[in-house]
Amino acid sequence: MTPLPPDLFDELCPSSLLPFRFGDKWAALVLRCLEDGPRRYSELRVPLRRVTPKVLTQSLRGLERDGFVARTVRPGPPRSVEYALTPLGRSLLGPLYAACAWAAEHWDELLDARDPA
Amino acid sequence: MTPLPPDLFDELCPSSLLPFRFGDKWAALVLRCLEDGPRRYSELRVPLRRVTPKVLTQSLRGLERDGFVARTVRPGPPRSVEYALTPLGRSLLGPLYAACAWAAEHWDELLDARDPA
DNA sequence: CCGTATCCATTGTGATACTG
DNA sequence: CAGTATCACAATGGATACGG
Repeated sequence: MTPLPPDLFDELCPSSLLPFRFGDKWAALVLRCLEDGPRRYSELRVPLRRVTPKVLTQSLRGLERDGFVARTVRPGPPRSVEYALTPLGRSLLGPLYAACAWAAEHWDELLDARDPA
Repeated sequence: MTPLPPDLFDELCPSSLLPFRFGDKWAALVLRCLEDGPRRYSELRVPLRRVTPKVLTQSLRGLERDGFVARTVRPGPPRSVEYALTPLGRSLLGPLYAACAWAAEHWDELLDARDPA
């Protein structure tokens, strides 16, 4: 049983640990929507219909700022805006899938833990 | 380029996607503190010295409720309380490490994206 | 079509101080 | 030793409505 390092915080700040924790509830879902290629704003709203435009935009801006997603405006009219994964964003899909696989595998246990019905 | 499913939300709700997103900033760090064996409350406060007792307790209660961590009181005096990973909690370490590895590998890109100095 | 503006409820974070 | 009590503050998350 190895002793804990004296200051794990300096070694691993919380934000460094979790790029998954974009501070954003929808970010991961948006990434998965983009995995097969670029999508337009309105295309994203369909599968994510529970999210309001404001919140979707918030998510997209965050992902753009962090370099996971690229935004391209194609002038119109009618104009369209495409969102696509950057290489960085695509590289995150691996760990993200690992997380999803884990969740799927342990879904029952998670439910039981929260609500031992 | 496959079309998006009509309702990705029904298929993958946000909370299902991210067990990482405990809704808690310190949870992942706590799990890592426990990876080598049970720890007492005061032992956890050392490496995580930036977190106040209230917040650490909050984190631990959340992890306990979700079945990641088990709390054991050993009566005293002086009494001690040990926190340990459950099998479920331990199983989460795999994906968690994958995320950490990804973050380490792409750390420079992340910094550049946020602050293109 | 692709968002923005407002407003509000809720939750997360934290400092500080105190207790069985 | 292992927490709790209080208070305060910031940041989401979301509903609704409007704009270029």
